[in-house]
Amino acid sequence: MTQFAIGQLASAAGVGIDTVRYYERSGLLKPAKRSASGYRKYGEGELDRLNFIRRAQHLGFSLGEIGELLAISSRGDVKAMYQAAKVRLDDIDKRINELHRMRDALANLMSGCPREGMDVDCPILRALLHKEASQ
Amino acid sequence: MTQFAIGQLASAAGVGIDTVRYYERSGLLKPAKRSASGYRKYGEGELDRLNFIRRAQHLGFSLGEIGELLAISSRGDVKAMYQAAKVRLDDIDKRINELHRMRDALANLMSGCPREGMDVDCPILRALLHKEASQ
DNA sequence: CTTGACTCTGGACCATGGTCCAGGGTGCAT
DNA sequence: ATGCACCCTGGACCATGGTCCAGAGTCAAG
Repeated sequence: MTQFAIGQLASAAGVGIDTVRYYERSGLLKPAKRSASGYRKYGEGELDRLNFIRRAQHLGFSLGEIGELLAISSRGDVKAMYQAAKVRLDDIDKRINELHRMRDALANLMSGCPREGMDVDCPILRALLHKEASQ
Repeated sequence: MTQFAIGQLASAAGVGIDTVRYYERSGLLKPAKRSASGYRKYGEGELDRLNFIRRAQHLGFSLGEIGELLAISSRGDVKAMYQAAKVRLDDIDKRINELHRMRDALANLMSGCPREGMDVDCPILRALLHKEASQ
């Protein structure tokens, strides 16, 4: 049975030592076993858990949500898993839509901008300065 | 010449009183004139400035960037304005792309999920638990 | 003249996801 | 036995954009 010190675990998972301790503080990792001198000792299970966390982050889940995902996963609750993914997906869609709104508004203003010359000819400035141009 | 107290200015601009004071602290609004008793006094200029800030936020600019936009605007520097907009647009595009990556990965996993039954059949769980399924 | 609404200040606090620090103890190799 | 890398703790700090608080002063209406 392989045992890791915190630094080995952290570098195996590609995170910082402080991050591992932070996850423990936050309840994402349960308090580690300790050596006689108080050093944290980890096994493969904790590495798996850290990798789970990294992958879930990559899919856009917050650490809070990831805590729930870990519980869901340990129950093998497929339905709850799907629903959590749906919640995340819907939120991502909302954020994409909001960013698209900004993108389009900005691109639209930029397309009419002479890029030099007088400010009255710059739609970006006009939009920021006057209500009628901002919609 | 119309004069506002801070509460009137704030509600005219649709922001909180604390927000106005926060903007002053942050340098977005210059320190207001004061009445004999120390109350802040505002005019139309400050309302315009708050509206400028709100509109720029709506286009995705951070308060830090908005500070620069205000300076650019006061110089009527159309070229700098365009470039600031370009920086913002590129960043928005990056964020949209990242969110799309998440969205597609998540939607892809969800499409193969039975939504009930055993965990080995749920691609979401498999992706989080195992490297080979996470790409 | 009192009451209620408004304003002032400095500072703490919120969420998010860490990151860093000081001051000390431990483990191992030379 | 000494040096160096590693680990421990509690707490402060980062950015972002505010929000809230206590304790005090001010303004206007009745």
